[in-house]
Amino acid sequence: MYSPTLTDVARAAGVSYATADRVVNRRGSVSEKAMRKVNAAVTDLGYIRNVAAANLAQKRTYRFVFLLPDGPNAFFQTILQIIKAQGQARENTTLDHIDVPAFDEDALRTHLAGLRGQKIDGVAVVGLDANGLAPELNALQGQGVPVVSLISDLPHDQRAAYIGIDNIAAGKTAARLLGLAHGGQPGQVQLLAGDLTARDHRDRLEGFQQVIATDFPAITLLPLIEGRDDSALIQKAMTDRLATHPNMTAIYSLGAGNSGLIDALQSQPQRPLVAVHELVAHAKTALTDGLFHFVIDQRPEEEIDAALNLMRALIDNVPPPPAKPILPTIYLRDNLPPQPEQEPI
Amino acid sequence: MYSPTLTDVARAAGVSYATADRVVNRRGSVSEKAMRKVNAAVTDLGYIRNVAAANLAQKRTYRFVFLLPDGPNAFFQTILQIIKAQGQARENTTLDHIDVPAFDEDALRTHLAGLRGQKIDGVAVVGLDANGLAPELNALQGQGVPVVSLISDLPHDQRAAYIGIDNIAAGKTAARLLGLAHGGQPGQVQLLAGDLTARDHRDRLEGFQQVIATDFPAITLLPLIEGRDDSALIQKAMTDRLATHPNMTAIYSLGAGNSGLIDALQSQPQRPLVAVHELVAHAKTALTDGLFHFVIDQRPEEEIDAALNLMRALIDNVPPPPAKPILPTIYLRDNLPPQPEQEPI
DNA sequence: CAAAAAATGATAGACGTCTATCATTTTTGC
DNA sequence: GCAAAAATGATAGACGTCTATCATTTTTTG
Repeated sequence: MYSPTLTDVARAAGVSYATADRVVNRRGSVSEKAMRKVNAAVTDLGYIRNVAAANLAQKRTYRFVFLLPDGPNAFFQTILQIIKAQGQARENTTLDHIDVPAFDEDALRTHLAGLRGQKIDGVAVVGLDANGLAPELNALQGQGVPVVSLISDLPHDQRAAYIGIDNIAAGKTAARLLGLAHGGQPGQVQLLAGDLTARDHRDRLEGFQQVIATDFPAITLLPLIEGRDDSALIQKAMTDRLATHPNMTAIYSLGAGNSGLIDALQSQPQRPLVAVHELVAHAKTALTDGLFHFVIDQRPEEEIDAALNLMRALIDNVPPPPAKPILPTIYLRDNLPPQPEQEPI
Repeated sequence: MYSPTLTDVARAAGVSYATADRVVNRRGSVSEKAMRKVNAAVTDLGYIRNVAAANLAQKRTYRFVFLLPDGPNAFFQTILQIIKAQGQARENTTLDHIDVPAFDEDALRTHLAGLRGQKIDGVAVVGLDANGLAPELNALQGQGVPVVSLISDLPHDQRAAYIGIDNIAAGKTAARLLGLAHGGQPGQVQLLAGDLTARDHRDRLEGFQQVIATDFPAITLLPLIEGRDDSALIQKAMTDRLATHPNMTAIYSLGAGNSGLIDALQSQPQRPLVAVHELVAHAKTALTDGLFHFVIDQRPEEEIDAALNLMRALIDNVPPPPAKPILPTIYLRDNLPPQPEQEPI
């Protein structure tokens, strides 16, 4: 029950408080011998730094920057809301965000360059599967600023961690849900992607195809539509496709822009099974109305939370919290979260 | 960015630090007028007590007690693990747990009585839908110990809050999953409950029946089996039922003891769709093996976490954290959490 | 071996809150 | 208006850590 303090550690190690402090806070000017003695005492007594006291003394503040794709994408609007809320809720923490043109490597690079030299404690960026960002990413991390990728990954060696769902698993999940819902009968599934240069979209597609091929051989896939996450485009393409393929049994939309899909479906007498991603407002409504059947969500609240905790651990140089994976979550019309309440007083 | 301290508040209110402290910590001996001035200053400046500093000064420790049903129930074993882990992880917090015979009102009452007068900061109890516990529950809460119900509710007026999923929603979710998986064809679903005196089981049953009746009229329900959450009993009953009803298309097990169900299914050539509750080890295996199709989980980690946060807020007399609802979560074989890693070093 | 460099010790003040004590002022009751 | 009671003020010490400074000791170097 009793927690040893750094004073206890110093006593046990036979050194002064100052030396113990120099060791645990890596301030240098310590002999190897002293270092060993202190570290031994630390593990011996099971010393754990009292973060509350430390923060109190330091009046430490953190500044984290999020680089998010701009545009009318409802999902990223949600992400932004969550970031703002977290910025309010967290002590000693300011969260900034920068809008970056979506799917645009050059723009992203420019914005990353702009962060160099600024007083920042961490960067979270919605990644692109591109290699041209490496210099900027390395520069940031070289100056001690951790970079994590959020929602869509960067190349593995260019970021400290990826915070997001396993999109292959998400695609598989969608496939199994739709597959099972065919009840053993054959079917034709329409896939609707945003942009296959985005890693997350590719992964979802891959997972989906795998499961269908393996476990639901009676189901065939109609030619993929790339809707660029653009509602208008999607509406048009899907309306056409629905007209030409009256036997379509299901739709899996693995990107954004689903309000276009809703519009296309609404005028339809015969409605296929529909699975989409992200529980944004219009998806929730469509689920309630029976227009969508499954929504696969990545729990953005948890992602932001995990990203912040991780960046803090990285900049504080403490062991990061156990990475509990963020799993794709399935919503039906029956297990929807109730309306978020007003600000509690 | 700057957070006002209590000293700032005192200055703004035109009183001494001591008086401001008396007001915010409700120590009494303060005139109405001073109280008003201080409270005004608090809202004016947006003062929020620095919890880190407060805890540091107090060396406050918390002791919370969990009353859990005993027995070999894998789900409650999981709960227990989580409680132990949280007890390790949380600073200044000891978590105790007491095994109570399952579904036994008298035993529960006795154990609650044993807690009276003990130095406890909160009690979390897996509830029973019984009224005989009221005196003990009220006695505890009368002496300032908050009581929350966990997983299965107590009567509303006998506890401060309920932490658990909406079991009606869980039942509906199961119904829709199985219903959709019939692909529009008729079917016969077998329901398997533990004990219908348990509130959570009744709720799930009700939700399930509702959705089937409303949205899947082609599906009929076979007579309910009450398995008392006992694997052996369940294996026997289900083996019989499977033999007598070869046309069974699906099974919904809304209680525990599913290893018995697994045994019954294993010897079966033709396998119905299966939905069960709680992602315990054997359920996970059965899912991977294709024996189960859907597992509905209540995220026990989040529940324990929420229960602890809430009890702390209650005993500290601070506004409780916004109650983000705990939703039934659906697992397929494709979105299973990876093995929990070993203790990070 | 002396001078320079490196390592160590001692310690004070700060962070914001809580607890406690004691002196002083204001209000109440008769 | 006087005593008792209530309210208020002032302040010191503690919680565990960080930061900083300065004196002292030990080690290295030429």
